[in-house]
Amino acid sequence: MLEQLTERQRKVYLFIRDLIHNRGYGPTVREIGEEFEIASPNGVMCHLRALERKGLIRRSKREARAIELLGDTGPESLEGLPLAGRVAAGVMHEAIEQDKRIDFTSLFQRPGCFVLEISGDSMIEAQIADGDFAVVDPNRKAVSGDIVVAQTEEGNATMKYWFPEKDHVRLQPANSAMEPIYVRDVPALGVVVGVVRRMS
Amino acid sequence: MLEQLTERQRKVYLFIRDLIHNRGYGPTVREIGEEFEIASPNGVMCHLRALERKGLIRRSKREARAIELLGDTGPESLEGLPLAGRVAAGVMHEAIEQDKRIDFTSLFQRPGCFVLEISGDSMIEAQIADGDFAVVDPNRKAVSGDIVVAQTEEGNATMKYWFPEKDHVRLQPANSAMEPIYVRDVPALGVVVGVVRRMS
DNA sequence: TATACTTAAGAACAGATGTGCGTCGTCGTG
DNA sequence: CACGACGACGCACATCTGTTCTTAAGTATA
Repeated sequence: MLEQLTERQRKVYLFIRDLIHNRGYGPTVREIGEEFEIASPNGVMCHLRALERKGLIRRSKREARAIELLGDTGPESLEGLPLAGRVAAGVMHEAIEQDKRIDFTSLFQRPGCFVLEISGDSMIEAQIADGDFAVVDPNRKAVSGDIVVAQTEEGNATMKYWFPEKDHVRLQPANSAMEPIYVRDVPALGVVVGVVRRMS
Repeated sequence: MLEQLTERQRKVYLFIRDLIHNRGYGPTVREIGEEFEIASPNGVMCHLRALERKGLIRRSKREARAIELLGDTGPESLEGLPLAGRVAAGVMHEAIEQDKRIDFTSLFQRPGCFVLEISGDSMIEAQIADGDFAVVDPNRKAVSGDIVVAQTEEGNATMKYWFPEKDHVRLQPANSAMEPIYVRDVPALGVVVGVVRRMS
């Protein structure tokens, strides 16, 4: 996107984008000129025309600051948390560094996904505890062994392991003190694709 | 934030915000007037003054479209996932609805926080499994019973329960097959404030 | 009933702003 | 060398835009 620009044009573009993102509104022609020490408004116009021609911005005629950024989804560089490495639950590995980042929201952002809060301990042996949040993907076909949210024949929903067998489905809790439920013709409401726990 | 506004002011504010987010630049005074059929620029000025006084926007004097939204981190209305209710790991509760949303990223966005990937099973009885991501807050003082990331005397880091005792600290694994470690004068590198698991 | 606030009209003004014209220098290409 | 691009100056103009002043109706509050 920026490759086809000259160095000068690139800097102008970045200046405009920075202002729009961080100040909330774009610069005027003369404001750009001031930043780059271009004394004539027309000198700036020249760059704006180039940026518009190359498809990076769109402008409305004769309107102040009417610069639209094209193909720009926003200041997303700050999203996420730094992923600092691996820690052994036995022994440590690397030191804390790396500049990878992980964004939990986009990690689970598939269309249709929703979140359920877990209540109860029936999935405790699958490391899903009371109070956890489960991310459920309803558009995903359950395969044997998945953890799903399913509806029982009484109309209740429940979270269980999903084991299709002969002519029914075994909904197996991850708790050896509990018994499985057997259902027929009950599609899974969704497959659990993530678990989030907040402690504090 | 919007409660203290009159109906009219709220609509004006939403119009401005919508333009900034979706068009990329805000409206002029007369543009707002046109939208709301206010013939006089001063009718609009009145609303802008109210919005500024109530702390929703900031304006630069005598500059076109120079409207800054305050307390607005961007078009975040789409962020997060719908929080659809509670599901009993035994029995279900409510139906799937509600329009609350939960944003995992901002849930853990405290300054300094970072993420570690768990390796090993020493915290398995605390429902923290191999491959999970742990969110660690280094700016938080550990209290007895917290799960922390700490450094052993060999210089390794490890995730354990934190139990201060007499003249040392007991780092207790959540795995009955493992033995605690005892350390002295070792501050916790951080307290585990969240766990995120991705399954799929 | 008096007071304050919100909303708005209308007119007028100063300054900000986009735009177009002509000119100029530099650089790389053919 | 000529040519076209990029980058920029200076000037002028029309209009856009924010602002202020005065007036006033409607509504809520005390």
